[in-house]
Amino acid sequence: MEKQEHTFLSPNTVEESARIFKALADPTRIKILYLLSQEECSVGHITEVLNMTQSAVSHQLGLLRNLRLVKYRRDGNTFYYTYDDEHVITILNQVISHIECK
Amino acid sequence: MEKQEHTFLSPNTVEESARIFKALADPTRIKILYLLSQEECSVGHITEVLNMTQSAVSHQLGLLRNLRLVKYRRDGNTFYYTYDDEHVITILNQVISHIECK
DNA sequence: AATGTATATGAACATATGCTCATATACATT
DNA sequence: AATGTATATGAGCATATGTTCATATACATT
Repeated sequence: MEKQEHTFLSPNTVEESARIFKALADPTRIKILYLLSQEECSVGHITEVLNMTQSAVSHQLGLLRNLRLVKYRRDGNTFYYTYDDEHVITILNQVISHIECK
Repeated sequence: MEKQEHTFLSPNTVEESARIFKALADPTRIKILYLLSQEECSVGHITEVLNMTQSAVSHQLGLLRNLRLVKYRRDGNTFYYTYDDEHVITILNQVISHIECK
């Protein structure tokens, strides 16, 4: 039996992929990103909609910010978040569609 | 400012999405699934290619099996694994392409 | 039957993760 | 300046995760 040729992933590609999937591998972050995929949201609004503590939401937003998946603008005391990675939103929506179409 | 209408995700959709993303949120599993996306592989082959212990690989395969992302056939003492969720492979490849095209 | 081979599995352990609680920060209002 | 408001941040904690080590399992070979 002949050995087939393979493509190998570079370590960097593997790590980067894992980082993206890790970002999406949590119910809270999925809900946040799904909300932001529909409209700009303040932290307070997200907190209300998800029915979570302000701190928990803010920590997750910080994480998404570090990964450059979201960005924000400030208006007085209010911080408005939007998504910042179109491709990740696309992937999220694809997975959601896949599940809902079952 | 008028409130916009939103779509909400059902708890089940959120949980299912998180489960899929969690499955992909680990370098070892990404490498295994990428290998399997190219060809059927025995456990021993995966172990060699990834340069990991047999046990570590087997544990991860068990996890992927539980999630119905891979299946296997037996031939004597050798277990040959293949992927079992086309859609998850598609998602994986999309993320990989996205990263490599940067 | 005894030994060898390939893989699975359970326990243990170190690290990562996601939350809470308390507090800091920065701007707004009085 | 003092107080209020919205958000960020650090410490601590419980749980989840990924690996190793030892061993079990199931089939093959002698």
